[in-house]
Amino acid sequence: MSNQPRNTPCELCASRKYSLMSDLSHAQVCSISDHKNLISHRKGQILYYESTKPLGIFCINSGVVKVYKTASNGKEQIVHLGKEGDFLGYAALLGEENYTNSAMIVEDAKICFIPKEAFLNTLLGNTQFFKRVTKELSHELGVMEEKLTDATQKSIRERLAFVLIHLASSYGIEGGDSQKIDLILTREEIAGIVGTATESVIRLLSEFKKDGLIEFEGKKIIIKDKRGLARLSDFYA
Amino acid sequence: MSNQPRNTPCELCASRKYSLMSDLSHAQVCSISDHKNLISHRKGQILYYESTKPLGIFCINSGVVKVYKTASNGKEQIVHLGKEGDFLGYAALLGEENYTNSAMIVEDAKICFIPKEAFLNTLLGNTQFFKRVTKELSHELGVMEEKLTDATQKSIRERLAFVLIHLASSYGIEGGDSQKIDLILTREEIAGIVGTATESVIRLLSEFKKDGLIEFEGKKIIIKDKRGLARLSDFYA
DNA sequence: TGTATTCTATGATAATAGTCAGTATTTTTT
DNA sequence: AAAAAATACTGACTATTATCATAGAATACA
Repeated sequence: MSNQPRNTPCELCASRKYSLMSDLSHAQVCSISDHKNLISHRKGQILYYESTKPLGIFCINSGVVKVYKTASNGKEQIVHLGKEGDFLGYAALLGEENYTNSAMIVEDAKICFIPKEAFLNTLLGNTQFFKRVTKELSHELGVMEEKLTDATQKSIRERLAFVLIHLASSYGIEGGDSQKIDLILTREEIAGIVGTATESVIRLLSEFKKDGLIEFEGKKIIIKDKRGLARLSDFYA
Repeated sequence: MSNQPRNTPCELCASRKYSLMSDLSHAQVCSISDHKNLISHRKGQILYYESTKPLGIFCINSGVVKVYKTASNGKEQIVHLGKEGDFLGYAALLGEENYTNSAMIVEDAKICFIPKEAFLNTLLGNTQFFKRVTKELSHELGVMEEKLTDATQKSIRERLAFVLIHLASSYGIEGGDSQKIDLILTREEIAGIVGTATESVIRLLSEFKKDGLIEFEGKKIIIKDKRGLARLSDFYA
């Protein structure tokens, strides 16, 4: 909206090139841009709640968002960590159902809200964009099936090692032979990603540290031996 | 193909009304129908293998198909049981990647193969159909996230009870106060759905039987106490 | 029809991971 | 700066579930 000076238009947004919107024509980007609304969010704020009605989608300009389900025992299962360029909430919109998960800011974020109509109109008016979104959706389904298989067939140790490697590949900053995961997560949140109890994560992380696989730097984790973790994370590999 | 007398055209196919194709116009159904190919499959036959290239999609006319991933320990995680009217393999096609899972016939089946081009052309030529497919994909993603959450946060007993209830709702035939699951699965396959060891399923099923929740009739399972199972399957409910 | 193979079942044991309780440490709030 | 709250950690214990071994039953097959 032109009367909001802090609201960078999508066509100038640096994170667009990483996003589903990278395929859109200039006119289409502008059409979305004219309807979107940028909001800043602090850590802990909720973007949307499970079982509520989606009114649009969210596009992450900066920051990190956890997408999670709350199990019947009260624990959180984190199904996705969204970062710069990621779209959130489009599955509920396209599935024409209420949100099946919730989203909370993990690291201070700038997030654009694109109203349902603007998004759907652009989608239906641009087959290429529609295909791109559907491609992403299909890919996510495959990823989720993989996670399910890992959850039922691998040990917590293997899964934690795997999660660390993945966090490093998404949020890692190189430092010689080691890699720092540049994202602060509580032990409880890591447990939510792995799908285990907080205490198990704490114990395993200190085991990994004792074995020289990782180190701690403040609240951040440094991967010291990626190969060692990779070996731990799978039966072969 | 008109020279194959046994190949019922889609426009006359009884399972179409349950399928994603229920929205298509007559012309579009015929366009798909003209390119499809009906094949009979016996139990145990493979429809496609994980990591191979999809050449089209499968539409189940009759029978049951298990869609599964093979974990690194060799065990199967069944991610979906497909039945009459279900489309299989479209996620890989739309995700433009190789199959991320495999599909095997569980109960003798008649399955139509629709070549990639015919499917994609119809999809891109009919926004309504495209939307319908995307809706299904989005829904499946939500279902998979739910399964992941259950896998990490619920006990095997709870999950097995839940699986039995779901099998009953998909394959159940009513019989007074009880419901027969009209589908033969081995204990190993049930374990593959639940995500556990075969022995655990065997033990729990006989526990359920001892507790009057289920009974066996040949290789089929009869739900005697659905409420009891439902109570077992969740912390509340 | 006999044989091989697969499937179901059961017991014993071990490993894994969860829960509970209590304490230390860090962070946030007032 | 003190108090409160949240987070991290540790130990003890328990429950759950996997694994291994073995045997019987059912099914396929040749």
